[in-house]
Amino acid sequence: MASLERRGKQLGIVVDDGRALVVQLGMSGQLLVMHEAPATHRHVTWSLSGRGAEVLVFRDPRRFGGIVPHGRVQAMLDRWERELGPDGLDTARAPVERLCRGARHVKAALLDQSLVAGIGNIYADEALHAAGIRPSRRCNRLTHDEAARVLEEARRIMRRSVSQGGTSLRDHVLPQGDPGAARRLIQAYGRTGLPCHGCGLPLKGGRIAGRATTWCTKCQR
DNA sequence: GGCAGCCTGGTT
DNA sequence: AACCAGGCTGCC
Repeated sequence: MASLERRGKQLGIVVDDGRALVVQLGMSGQLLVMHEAPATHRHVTWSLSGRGAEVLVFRDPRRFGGIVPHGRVQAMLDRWERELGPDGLDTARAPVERLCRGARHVKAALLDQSLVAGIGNIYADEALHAAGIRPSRRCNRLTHDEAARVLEEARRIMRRSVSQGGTSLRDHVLPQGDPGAARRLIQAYGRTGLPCHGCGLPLKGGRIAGRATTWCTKCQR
């Protein structure tokens, strides 16, 4: 194995001969490095040279994930450039202007990987809550400052969460099999009916952009 | 845009 | 037994 590439939720494993594998974890996928491969939902097992008897395993109970081979790294990178927006962790390239365009709900735009890559349902709710913006707000009703703020909050929250090992609710685990610790940072996602940490009022739940959504009707406008 | 569908497993 | 879930694609 030569190197790893990543853009948003796409992970590229580049091997020495220049070919690449794109791993998409989907909703339940796991990449594990272990001495003994897990017994269930094991889809691919690679043996790792120079790491004793350890193996790299792609495990995916729900099978929403997948692996796409590319003959050359550049083909993978070209495709990412075509289909994905700038990575959500990238400050310099935050697509503020683009987020202000169109009549769709801002939450739908945040989940659109071709606009900004890497934001999923949890971080969309968290970023909108932190930025004080209702998920149902139309993009073309956002001020430039609001669009910048929500992208900045998404970046900050994801960065912090990743540094804690990620937001493990059910299936996400780190390569050694341990859950990430960022679940305790959650302010909004999945807290429908529980008090808002900003104002104390119960958070509202609903469906926006086809996804379970939680927000505060007072703190988020 | 929304929404069904892909799959399995956990919860109500 | 029915419903729900962290993602994404493709169809209306």
